[in-house]
Amino acid sequence: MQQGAGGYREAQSLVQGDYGALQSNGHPLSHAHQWITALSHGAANHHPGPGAWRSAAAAAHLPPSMGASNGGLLYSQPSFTVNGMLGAGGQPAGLHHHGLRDAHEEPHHADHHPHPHSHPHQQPPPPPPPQGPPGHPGAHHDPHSDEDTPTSDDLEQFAKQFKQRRIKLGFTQADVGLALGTLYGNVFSQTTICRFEALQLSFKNMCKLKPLLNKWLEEADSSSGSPTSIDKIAAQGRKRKKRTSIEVSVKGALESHFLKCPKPSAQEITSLADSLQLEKEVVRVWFCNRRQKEKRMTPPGGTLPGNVHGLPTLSKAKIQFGIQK
DNA sequence: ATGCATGAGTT
DNA sequence: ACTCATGCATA
Repeated sequence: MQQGAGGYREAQSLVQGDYGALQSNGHPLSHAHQWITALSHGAANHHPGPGAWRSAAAAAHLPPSMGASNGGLLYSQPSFTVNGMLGAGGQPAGLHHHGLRDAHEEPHHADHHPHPHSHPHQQPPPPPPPQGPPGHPGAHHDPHSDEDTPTSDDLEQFAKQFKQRRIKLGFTQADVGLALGTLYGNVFSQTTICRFEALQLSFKNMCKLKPLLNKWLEEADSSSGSPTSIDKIAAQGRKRKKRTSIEVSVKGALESHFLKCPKPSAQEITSLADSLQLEKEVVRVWFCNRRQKEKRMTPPGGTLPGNVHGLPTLSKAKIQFGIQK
């Protein structure tokens, strides 16, 4: 952890059925990969949503640009978090500062985009605005209204302010995620809220979440005494593969390959997996995740102390983004 | 806070 | 088979 020692502690105890069919040691060498794959046929999947789910509202009419990837879950987790306290709650304000990674540019796409702008965004080419009605004048804009596509600076600013207020109000990231669910029908995890605050989501994703979080924020401090309803989703059994931890050395190897070729072919993956003693699937997923990481707004705040890279530190969170096909 | 994983939607 | 949004599990 780069900032580990910090004081974050959001009681994320879990009471879950044990999936533990796999060996619990952290050895990537002897996987007994048997994450139950069979169980999602018909019946198993219909969520008997006890009412917690009414993703209708928000999901019904989504922004044209993106489909509601998941209006509701198909599998309910067998676990549920019991956080709720805030003793050490929320993370104390300024304990983190993600540094930035150097300005690495896209290894691929020798040629780049035409736009001369100083805007290094990743927005999709033509109709980026999430809700851009075809052919609207464009002579509008409310500085605060979020019907407009925010700039990365806006997002950065909002995220920061959001976090600060959230903490001040005494909510944990998990609380917010839950509240969003009971309020608007879309529940989010602590992870997502965390990533939002840290700008570790794609630009597009950030834009989508901002309005929601903004609403919550308004509600939150206006009605500072609302009973946060808690709902639990009935557990159902959906097994998840045990997280395989890849050894550092192996990671290094993967990293190297990634630099050479971010998109290895199926066959390359196979041989690579073979030479690294990893399951092919694991390697494939690793690359997917690695690529995704590359597309985030803010690179992980790694190396803080001794900027190991000889590159000049960029201003803030405005980097990269080439085009994506 | 972040690494590996899942799944819907695309290509 | 990939991308994207998301999250469990874990450091």
